[in-house]
Amino acid sequence: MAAIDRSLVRALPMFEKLSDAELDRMLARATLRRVPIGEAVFEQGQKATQFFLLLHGRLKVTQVTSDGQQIIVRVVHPGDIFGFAKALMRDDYPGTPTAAAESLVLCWPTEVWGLFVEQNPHLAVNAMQTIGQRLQEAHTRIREMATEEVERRVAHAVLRLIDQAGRKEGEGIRIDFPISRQDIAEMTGTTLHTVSRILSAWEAKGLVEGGRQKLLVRDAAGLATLAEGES
Amino acid sequence: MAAIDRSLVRALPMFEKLSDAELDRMLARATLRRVPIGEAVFEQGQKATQFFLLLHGRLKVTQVTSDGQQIIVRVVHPGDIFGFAKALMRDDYPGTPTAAAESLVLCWPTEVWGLFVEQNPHLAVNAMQTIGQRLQEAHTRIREMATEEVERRVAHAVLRLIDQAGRKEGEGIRIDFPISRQDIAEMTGTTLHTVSRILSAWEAKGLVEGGRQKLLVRDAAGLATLAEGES
DNA sequence: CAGGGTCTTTGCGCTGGCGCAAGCAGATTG
DNA sequence: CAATCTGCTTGCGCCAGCGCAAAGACCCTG
Repeated sequence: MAAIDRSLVRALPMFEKLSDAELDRMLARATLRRVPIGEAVFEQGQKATQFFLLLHGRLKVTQVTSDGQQIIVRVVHPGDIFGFAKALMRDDYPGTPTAAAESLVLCWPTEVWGLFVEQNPHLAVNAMQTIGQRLQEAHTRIREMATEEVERRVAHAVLRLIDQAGRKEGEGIRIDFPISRQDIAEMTGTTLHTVSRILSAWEAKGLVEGGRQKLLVRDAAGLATLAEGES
Repeated sequence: MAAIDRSLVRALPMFEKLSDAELDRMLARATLRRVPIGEAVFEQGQKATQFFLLLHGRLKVTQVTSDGQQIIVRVVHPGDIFGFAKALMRDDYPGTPTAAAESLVLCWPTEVWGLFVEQNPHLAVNAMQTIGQRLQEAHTRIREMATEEVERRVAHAVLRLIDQAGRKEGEGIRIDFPISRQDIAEMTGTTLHTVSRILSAWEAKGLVEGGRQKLLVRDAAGLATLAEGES
């Protein structure tokens, strides 16, 4: 794929230790794919034939329960690798990553993983750290869901979002991709109704500013206070 | 440590590919530690100086929130490695593993991890799979907490326990270590009162048989039905 | 075997947040 | 500029599960 932007890849911590030659060898095996909004990179349950790196855009990873309920497991940000189920000894994908914004994805066949890791131990170590961090996040979320009430959970979720995907805008921080009340509900284990009510209350207090699939945080510190429970 | 039982270690999938010489070299760096009931192997927040392998017994890993609430993150079973925070780029331990039953633990200094991995790539791959599985479990648990009501969550937790630590006993399966209602509550994000009520109801239906820090599942299939929501 | 500690059970009242339902507001399309 | 579609807001009633409280039941110790 001639069109792959090397500088984008080069900037990632995951690849910074690779030589130019090694990088080229990796990119030679990759394909580039554009994912329009609403489209899935792959589907939950599908056989894992590739693993991926998000170059640009934003993906929501969802899981569906047997009875049709949906939750958002995590958000994939540019620079994250995802869908490397094979490395974890699964042969199907555990979730569905859907583009929340127009996205650009680098794809490798799963067989390449072994080669990569052999040729460059950094990659394995790095991947392990990545998974380790995700595990941490997951445990944090479990703890929140077990001990905190809805408003605090939503506060935490929003803070995490502006941390991972915030862009300064005027007198606040904007979440830099389209996100609905429904999405936030699926991230915090509640309903869109409750999220809507909470955001309305926050707006009245001047903490945030809402909008259709938009959210601007005006007072991050205030939100943080709320999240820590000193309401 | 002359007392280390090689056959115990040898049986673990984690080490089965190692040669006797390699195994000996690893064991030479290890120390053995007995952990009585109620004692912690290390404390949450402590600097990570060692990583561990549980040879025998059972550990509950807990996390405490800033406001003093406690949850059980997972249960460590014989053969599991734990406390390898350093490998995940943390320098403190994220939780506290406490002995639920008299336990036997193999301890290595963190510096050894790098050596192990270099000398034997299997170990790294294996460790990654382990973390991958834990991540999966964590996501499953998040999904359950977000979408299921308490009774089903408790059912799932109990099924997981008899799967990981079940021992046949007469006409049922016993959870093979002391576990209180409080523990189950901390695993499912509810209160010991609610757990007690649920177990009482199940006992009335003949699904389980309770007792002080004891639980015997009489009808696993029935529980599974309940867990899947076809109540 | 008496006494105290720990774990468990159960009743009761309260409430956070869910479910339903109706109406509203921005975007998008012909 | 209708018409429509999708996402957001809000009111209302209800109930699962929590918190409190008090009373067993089991276990260990002296």
